[in-house]
Amino acid sequence: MEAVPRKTTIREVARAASVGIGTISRVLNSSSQVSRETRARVLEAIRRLGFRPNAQARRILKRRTEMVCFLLSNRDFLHPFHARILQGVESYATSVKQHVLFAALHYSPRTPPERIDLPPVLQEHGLIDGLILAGTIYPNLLRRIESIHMPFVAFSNNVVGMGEEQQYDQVGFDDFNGTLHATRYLIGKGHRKIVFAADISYPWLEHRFEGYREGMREKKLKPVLITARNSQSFVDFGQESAGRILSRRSRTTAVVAGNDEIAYGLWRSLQRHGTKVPEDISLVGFDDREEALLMDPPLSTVRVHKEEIGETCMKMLLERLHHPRMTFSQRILPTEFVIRGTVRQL
Amino acid sequence: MEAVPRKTTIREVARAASVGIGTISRVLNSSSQVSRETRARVLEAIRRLGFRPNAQARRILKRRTEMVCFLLSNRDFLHPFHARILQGVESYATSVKQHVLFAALHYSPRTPPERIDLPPVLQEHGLIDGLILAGTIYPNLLRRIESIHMPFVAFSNNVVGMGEEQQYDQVGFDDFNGTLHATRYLIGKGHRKIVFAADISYPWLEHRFEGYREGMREKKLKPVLITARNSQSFVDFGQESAGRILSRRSRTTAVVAGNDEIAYGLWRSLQRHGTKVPEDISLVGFDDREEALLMDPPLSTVRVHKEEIGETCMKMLLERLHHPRMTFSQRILPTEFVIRGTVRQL
DNA sequence: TCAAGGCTTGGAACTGGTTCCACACCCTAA
DNA sequence: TTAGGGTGTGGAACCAGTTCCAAGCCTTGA
Repeated sequence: MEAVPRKTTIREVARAASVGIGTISRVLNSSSQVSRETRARVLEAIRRLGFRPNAQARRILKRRTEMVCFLLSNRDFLHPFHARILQGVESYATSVKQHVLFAALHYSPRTPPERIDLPPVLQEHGLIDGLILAGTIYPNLLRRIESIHMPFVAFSNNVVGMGEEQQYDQVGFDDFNGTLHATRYLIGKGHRKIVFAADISYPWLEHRFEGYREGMREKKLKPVLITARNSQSFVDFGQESAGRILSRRSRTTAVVAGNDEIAYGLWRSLQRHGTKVPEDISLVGFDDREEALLMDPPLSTVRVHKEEIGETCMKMLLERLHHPRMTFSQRILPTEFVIRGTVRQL
Repeated sequence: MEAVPRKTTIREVARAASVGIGTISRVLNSSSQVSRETRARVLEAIRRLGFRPNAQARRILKRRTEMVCFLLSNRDFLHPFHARILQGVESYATSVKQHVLFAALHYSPRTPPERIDLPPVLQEHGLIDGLILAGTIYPNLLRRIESIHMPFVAFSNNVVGMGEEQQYDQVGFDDFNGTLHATRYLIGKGHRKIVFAADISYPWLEHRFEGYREGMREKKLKPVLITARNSQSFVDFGQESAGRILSRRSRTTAVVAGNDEIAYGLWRSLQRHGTKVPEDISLVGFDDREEALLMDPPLSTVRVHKEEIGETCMKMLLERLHHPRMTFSQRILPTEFVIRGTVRQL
């Protein structure tokens, strides 16, 4: 590869401004005081020569790269949900002069930690200061990251199968209170026969179920969980559960779907059965994905502030970098129930 | 910020293996020959000390950072379409040991080039080798990038208002042949009254319209363009155009939508009018977005290979970096018509 | 036996910044 | 007049690699 042409260096600027190299460095870092005239002379020389300091050289001495990596694991594609988290990370990072590297990783939950093949970014030394983990996170990946001593923050509603003791920083949103509020809202609208549709073997869907259950318990109502077998996708799951809901003996008046995709599948399948939303049955989702607005009427759902999650991840990572010995913490961001058109007053 | 603890250096490894520092470097770069025994001894020392070379130091001398930036411009959020391009870039980049920085930029087409405020990644020297531009690209941004002498490749179906002379590398997909094939397919299925729905003030939608027009001309059929005023979004546009299509005197049997979002809006609105797809009217889209599969029946559409676009961008950028004086080129990737359920044989 | 040439190897010099020590200068107080 | 402190400045040393030249060793051929 042809090398990039040599650029102006600090020494050439020093010569041009008739000062020492140290002075140039001081001007660049606007640190310790430099006399007004000297500073002006240096700045003029910098401008004239079109000098821009070499970022790499600075990093060696500073032992800080001002770069972090956003690592997306076990996702076939960059889902809009995670894409927005990435954007939140990027936008906050830029505002504090940090750069964001994007990397993806596929691994099995059963691979022993030391055998997980990390992307090149994490294999080099001194390329990044820290890491933001998103996607599906299994304990073996956490172990692996710990083994290379890379500071990290996990976006963790998707951390699967971790015990109590928290050995890392995490950011998440409030699954439990999200469905709790949604359920209270439905009850407030006069609904009593409310079911919850999701496969709760996913831990985050289980948390949502717990929120729903709590909401029902508060009013002494009976919680009902609807599940479907063999569904290919969440949309599929929703479609299958529609039949189960319609065939129940006592008529269901509202459904809390585990997420917006399930809600979408449910809606489409109900429509095909001639059951109207919200006239015949009310429906709420979770996540506030783009699809929620594509539905007709638009879906009432629990909004998750994705950009804010990204921003919070980045903030926590910077705190960790500033204070390596700080105790680990977990930040749970609140959700918001957005009222649109799929819930009817009974 | 606390500095990262000092790591093992090449000199310590040299001491441990009782060789010179040059030898360590040679082993690391597996370049010029080192005797089998020496190499083994060095590798053993590296393993024992857990040495990983500092990426930054290497980059100063190499004058290459092995990093590129994926710059998304003027998008409120990282749309699944661009997210997949990013993934294509990342996955190819990783396979050739390059890293990808993600950055976003918002600017107005009317800002003079020199006033465009580039993200920090582009302001530093020696941080990245090159740039992949995606999003909406206006000439002023191209001028601005040229002014900092940063090699770049543009993903260019979205380049707005550029003249003939091509002063940069670009990758795009074949809008024209995409709709041409879709139109031929419809005609092959016996359709004659086919309309095209889109706002062709967008250059890429105009290209698609041209492809449709060519397909109609081949069979001496009359092309008809359907547009809607004041639509907020493409989905909206589709919804509004449904009415216009249904109120035409001669009955339309098929619609080529400018993109999948228009097709989605169209489908939903037709459904509400009691018009069934494909029984009453056939429909094809363009882009093959996720929504296409959410429709019922799933949408027949023109697939754009998004990951491949990303991969091609990365490949072209690397070629440009290897051969800075190479003449600029444009690569147009073919599209593919995917047959699903929204077209009926007449 | 000795020169020539190839293969290894050591390490000085270098990259382009930052850091820090020494020193010059000026002002003030003893 | 001199000691003492603060400010401003130059540049050597440094960071952690790469590059390259010189030199040592071995083999081969005359």
